[in-house]
Amino acid sequence: MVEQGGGAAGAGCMGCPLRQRGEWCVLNEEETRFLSRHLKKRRYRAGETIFSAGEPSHGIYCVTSGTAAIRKGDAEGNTVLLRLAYPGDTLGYRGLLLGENRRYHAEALGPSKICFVDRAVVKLLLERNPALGQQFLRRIASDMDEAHDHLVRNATLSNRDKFIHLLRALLNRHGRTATDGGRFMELPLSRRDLASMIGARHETLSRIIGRLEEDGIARFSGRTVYVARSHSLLNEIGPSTLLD
Amino acid sequence: MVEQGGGAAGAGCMGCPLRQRGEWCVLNEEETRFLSRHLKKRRYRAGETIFSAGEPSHGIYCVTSGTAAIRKGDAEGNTVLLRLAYPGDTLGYRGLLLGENRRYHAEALGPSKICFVDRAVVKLLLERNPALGQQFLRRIASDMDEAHDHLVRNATLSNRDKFIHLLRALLNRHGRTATDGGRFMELPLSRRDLASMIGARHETLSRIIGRLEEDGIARFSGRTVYVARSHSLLNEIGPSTLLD
DNA sequence: CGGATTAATTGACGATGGTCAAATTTTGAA
DNA sequence: TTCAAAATTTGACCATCGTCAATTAATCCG
Repeated sequence: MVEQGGGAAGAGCMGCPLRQRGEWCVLNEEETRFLSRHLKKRRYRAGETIFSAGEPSHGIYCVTSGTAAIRKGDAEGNTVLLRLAYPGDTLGYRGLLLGENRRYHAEALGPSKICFVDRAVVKLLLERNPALGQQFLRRIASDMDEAHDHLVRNATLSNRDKFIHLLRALLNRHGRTATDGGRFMELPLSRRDLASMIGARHETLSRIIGRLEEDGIARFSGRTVYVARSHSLLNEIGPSTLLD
Repeated sequence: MVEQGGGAAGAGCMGCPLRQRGEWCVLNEEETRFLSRHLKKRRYRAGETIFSAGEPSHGIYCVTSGTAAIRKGDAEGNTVLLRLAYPGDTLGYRGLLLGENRRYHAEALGPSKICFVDRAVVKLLLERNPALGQQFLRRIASDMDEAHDHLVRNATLSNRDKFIHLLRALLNRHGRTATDGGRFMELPLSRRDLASMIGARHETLSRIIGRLEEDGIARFSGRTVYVARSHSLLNEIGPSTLLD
């Protein structure tokens, strides 16, 4: 299950399509080889846990393919899906930087490949290449922005509008253009998870979906969503960031 | 209005009570003197703007005394009070790190003293003392945690419970213990701002406050709040972080 | 001190959201 | 394929929230 080296089979990180993206893009060839030798790549099945709240942070994870979900729970046992992570995204830097235990739960949403980089390796690379630290700073800062945007929307919009926002963000990642010019996608999430992302109950989300269909804005069938181009009036909410 | 050197008059940062707190605590004597020579300390009156969304980020701000409010607006013109900043807190590192324009609006809530550190000075200190970078990382990471906790609560709790949480957080900062063992405080915020922090209209907040009084949980009079010790049953919500 | 402006409260009422329960569909494992 | 478990949808009903409008404080300047 665990193999050494990331990216394309046998080529290690050198051939990894993500070498150009994410924070690692600042590494030179030698550093990349070093990373390549020391990371552990692993496949996850749908629903499999990557790490859980409460456990110590031994390193960071880097999504190579697939989609991961970051969940966070509160004292009362409620659980919220905070965000999704896609290829090129880095997970778990928070616990690593602060030397704290994990506060989130991360799991693969579908079959995924995710690389693990041990704390010691990260530390070494950070010392060797200060630009990497910069990259992480930028990443965290932009994650902050995302979280704050999310906060503002949650405080401001109705559940319906929050869901439309979410749909738009998901369409950006998972959508395809249909032959008739409309857009469709396979939702990567259950209704429950979608509901938790907008802070509503799943029953409420069901009704919101019903209303969207009545209004001719979108059609839902299981996890398939279709949005007519003319009704890409998801623009009724305004511009969006990639994912929120 | 602008004077050189921070902290106690004439002593610069060396005598600043914040030298032990915040990210600057890792600076040695020489570095602190350098910082002291190059920062600009300024007084702000109540309501005065520290920086606004859209303007370029020339440096960071460090609250020496008083309270600052961080606001963020969305496309529709709604405004949300994201958080409060207290002595020892650093403002504006995001824009500085990302080299982007400010995305927030920061203003003094009451008479405050706030130091400004130019981007170049920060850069120099960061190069000279890598531990400072670590400090910033920790700060950002913990701000992230705060934002995420906030997100979970907003998605999970009723407005009433969100407000109780907010009250608790504010009591931690602004509360005093009364002679009878209860706690009271002077709210630093208007009802409108309080409402925006929990994502509700001010009319709704008025009614929540009314209900809290009916239930004997707290008494409000203008900006003064009193919470009987026996009713510090604000514990009905569970533990809290300092401010959220 | 007084008048004007802004903030806060209150009422009425419709819209939205949550809860409980039941029916239906989907999914997963044998 | 078939059955059981889990997810989703729907209905009924009530609580909460937002909106509009009208009052009633507070506050700010001059």
